[in-house]
Amino acid sequence: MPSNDNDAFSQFIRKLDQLGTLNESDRAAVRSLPFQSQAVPRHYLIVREGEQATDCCILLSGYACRHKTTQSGGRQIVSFHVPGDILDLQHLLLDRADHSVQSITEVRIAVIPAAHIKRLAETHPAIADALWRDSLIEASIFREWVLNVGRRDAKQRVAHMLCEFASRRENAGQGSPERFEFPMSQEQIADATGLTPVHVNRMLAALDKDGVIVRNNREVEITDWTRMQQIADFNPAYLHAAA
Amino acid sequence: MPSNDNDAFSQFIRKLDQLGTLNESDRAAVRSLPFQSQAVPRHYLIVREGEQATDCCILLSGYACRHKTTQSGGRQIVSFHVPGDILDLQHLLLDRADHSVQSITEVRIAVIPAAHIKRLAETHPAIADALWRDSLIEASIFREWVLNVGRRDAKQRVAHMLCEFASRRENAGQGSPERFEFPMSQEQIADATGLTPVHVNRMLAALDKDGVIVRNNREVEITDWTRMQQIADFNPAYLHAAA
DNA sequence: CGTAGGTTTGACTGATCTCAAGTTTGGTGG
DNA sequence: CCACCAAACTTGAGATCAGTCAAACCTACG
Repeated sequence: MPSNDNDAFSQFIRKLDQLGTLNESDRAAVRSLPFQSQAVPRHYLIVREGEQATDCCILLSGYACRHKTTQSGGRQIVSFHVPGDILDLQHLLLDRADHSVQSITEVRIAVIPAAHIKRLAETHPAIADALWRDSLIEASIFREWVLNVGRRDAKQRVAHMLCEFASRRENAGQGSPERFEFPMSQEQIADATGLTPVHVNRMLAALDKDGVIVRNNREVEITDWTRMQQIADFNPAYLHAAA
Repeated sequence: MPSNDNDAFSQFIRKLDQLGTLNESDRAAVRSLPFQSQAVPRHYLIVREGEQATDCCILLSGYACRHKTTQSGGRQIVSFHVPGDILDLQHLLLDRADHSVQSITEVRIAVIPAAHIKRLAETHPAIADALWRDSLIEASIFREWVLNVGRRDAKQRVAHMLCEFASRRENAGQGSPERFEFPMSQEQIADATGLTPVHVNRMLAALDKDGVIVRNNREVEITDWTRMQQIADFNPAYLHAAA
């Protein structure tokens, strides 16, 4: 496997380090995990809802999301993911995937048998702690999404999503939250916010007109981060990021 | 403390037993946890958003919920809880509460210092597993709520909520899912589904007219469980309940 | 260039909200 | 046992935010 995969794997260690206090032996144990690196094209279904899954994936590069669908075909994205994120930690302890995981962009993932991560957690309490903490933070983000979709109006929802994306990107060391390539189509934003693509388009235009963002194809610049957070009702406390 | 608290505590052990495989020593360790039993009136705030929390609460009897609010005062209930549930496992590993916990009915809780539960988990891997599994199931429920609020129409949302309540009640050994006392006011249902109380009222009336439920004050009878599940688009897989 | 996927815009529709007025229920005190 | 009160529930009419449908316009890419 190419050396830059190991570099990328260090993204994961970086994240664990943010989540708890690892010592050198912990880090070494993570580094020695057997894994298979895999390149995945955009829009590819990595995990299918209902499947029995025995692997865990770590996102090395690119962006991914998880989604669920209603009987009538409505699609709801329930979270998006940045490099370093574990895409399906839940397969450590739950049998069947209750949702699908899909790449947004081209993506590089490390596939690790769940059993290995489980053993790692059993032998390294600090890692177990970090992983558990990660599950709890994820849950907190889901709660915020319930609030976002349930009680904010369309403009706020879209703005909130942009704020979260900008923040999490930054926390993952992917650069400034004020100017970045936004990888999702307006249809995907719609699926994440419980809106229609047409209305998302209008809300983006409204934010643009408000002077808080400037769009250039898929590049977004947040020109007034303070006002943007106000409009979005965004308070990053729920991300429980290291200070 | 009255003896029925210990009985009620066994509700929690029952739940852990459903979540994993405990041996007698595990159970004994749980039973010997120091805890303070507390009676709480209805509508009481047990945990306040933003607070630093060092205790975990277990719900012994009655119903509770968690909620978040927007800047503009919109309130969103993000989950409800049945006896045996741990109300704030997250305080084991996260500093500040990102949401509030409130009793719905009169409630009896066991308050346990988080540190004790943490130590219990460290010394009893089976319990750590069960607790972690519980966190993951909670996260799955949040994902379903995002879908519910984001992509289902008003009637489906209300129906789905009733189905989940009925199922979780039953899983917690609180009796038949086909006829039960429903503890939430229509305003609380509204806050859980992202609707207004007025519209919840109309949707309940519609479900009644459809012949799938019969209401009698706060008592609900689901007269056609199969059709109710269809209307609600309810598939209990996401609850990851023991078969 | 031609095509496909994505974005933008306009006109119309409709589900849900808002406001406001009753009605029922349950608890409390006389 | 009844009268009263607050809280919760119900119903109606009108307003509005977001959805639908449909067409036109970009942009990247083969």
